[in-house]
Amino acid sequence: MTKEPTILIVDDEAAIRDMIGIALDTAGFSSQTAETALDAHVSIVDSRPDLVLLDWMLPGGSGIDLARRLKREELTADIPIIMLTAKTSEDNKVQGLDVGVDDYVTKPFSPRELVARIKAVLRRTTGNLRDKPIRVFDLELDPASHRVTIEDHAVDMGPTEYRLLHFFMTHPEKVFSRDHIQDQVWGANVYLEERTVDVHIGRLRKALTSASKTGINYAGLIQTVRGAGYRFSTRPE
Amino acid sequence: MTKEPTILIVDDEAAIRDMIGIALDTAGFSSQTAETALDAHVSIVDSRPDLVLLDWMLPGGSGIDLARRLKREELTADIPIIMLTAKTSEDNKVQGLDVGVDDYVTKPFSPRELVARIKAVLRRTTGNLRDKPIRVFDLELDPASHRVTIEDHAVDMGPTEYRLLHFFMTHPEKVFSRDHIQDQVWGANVYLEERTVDVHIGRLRKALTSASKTGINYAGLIQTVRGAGYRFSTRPE
DNA sequence: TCTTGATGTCATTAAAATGTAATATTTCAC
DNA sequence: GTGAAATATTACATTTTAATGACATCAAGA
Repeated sequence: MTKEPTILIVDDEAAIRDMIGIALDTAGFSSQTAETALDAHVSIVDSRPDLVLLDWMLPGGSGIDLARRLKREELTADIPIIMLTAKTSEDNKVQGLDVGVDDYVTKPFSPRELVARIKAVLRRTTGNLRDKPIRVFDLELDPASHRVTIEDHAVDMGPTEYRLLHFFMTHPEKVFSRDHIQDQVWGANVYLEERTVDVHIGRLRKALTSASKTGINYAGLIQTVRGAGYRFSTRPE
Repeated sequence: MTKEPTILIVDDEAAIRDMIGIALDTAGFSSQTAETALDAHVSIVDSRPDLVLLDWMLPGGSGIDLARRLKREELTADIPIIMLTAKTSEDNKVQGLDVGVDDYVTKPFSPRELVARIKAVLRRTTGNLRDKPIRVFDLELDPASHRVTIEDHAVDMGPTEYRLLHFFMTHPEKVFSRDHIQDQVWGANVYLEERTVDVHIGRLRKALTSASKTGINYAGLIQTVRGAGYRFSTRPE
């Protein structure tokens, strides 16, 4: 998880918003809230959440209208929507799916069910198109199999080093400050000692070094830029 | 056939559902019904019918949407769909085929014709792809006989472990999160403890281990990817 | 009804990963 | 060269994660 997905909660009842917000936080999501359809729309256009939880019954323009609108506009059409509804009547369900809503959760629901549904929808929408392997010389990182190889031999490293390497390989030839690396690899709202990044860089370099049988120095791809941060580069320093 | 195929009938008119249901029963099929696109989707994800009979004209016109959605998602993409339609215009047929629907039946139809088409589609789809044995070294899983063998000796395992292994063998060299595995093996909208997957992985590994007489470690094919999930791979870790 | 096997959950154990602080080393300005 | 600043490395306590065994429950079959 390079970055936790952001979920926008749209509901006019504060109690519901809070409850869901807490559940999402616990599950490792980042959440925003909106009280009205208008606020929600602004917020969606503005910050493009990864998923919208939308209450069916909103004051001043129902949730269904917002859903229809979001799905109609190209800019927002690909943002998945899960509808929250107290109604169970068939009418609503049919209408909702018709609009292109991705799933339905009927109140009352358990936080656990909600989280499971959100994950399922996110997997369906974003997870499907998995990234292609990235290769630099004989160093290959394959996101699909979650594997790093050097000259076709597996490289052993921890999850954090994997994310770190993934970030570097997808952003080559650019310097990043330790702060920036923290944001990208650990996620925002995580506070760490600055030096912690150094330690993980060290671990990653070590893993790369000890995996190479030919003596090619793959650790050298991760370059220290004194006073600035680190850089992944195929060009020697 | 080990078990009569289950057909899901999706139509908003009770009369049609009943009529088709009776016809299918007579022909030796087992049938379920759904009235709306949403119900149908839930039912499909949940119980994975062998074929779906889908009315074109569902309220809200969502029949075609449902078909498109089912064919788009991996979990349901291989379930054959036969469209029921009162319209005969070429437009619809072209649209439907485009979506990936397997056949068309135009209302009014005779039960006999319907059954014939269903059988034809089932022959086409189940016979070929799904039933081919999958083999990795001396580990073989044969969907037709629902049997797993190692070096030609039967491997004893529970139904869940069988499905798990089947899923892994049909999706090699890819990591799957526990959540994802739950979706695929247990079905969506089933909510289990995350660790339950671990337990079944353990059982499957044990079954594979104790079945091997040669000392080849077949359990090693199921690899733990720390922080990510599990992976079925022929390459050593 | 009784038995058996399968299933899901939990507690325990084992192993790996993580973050931090302390220490060592390198780099660069002077 | 020397010293200050920056980075690298090491060691370690803590936390996280996975494996395993035990157990209660449930469903199917005898």
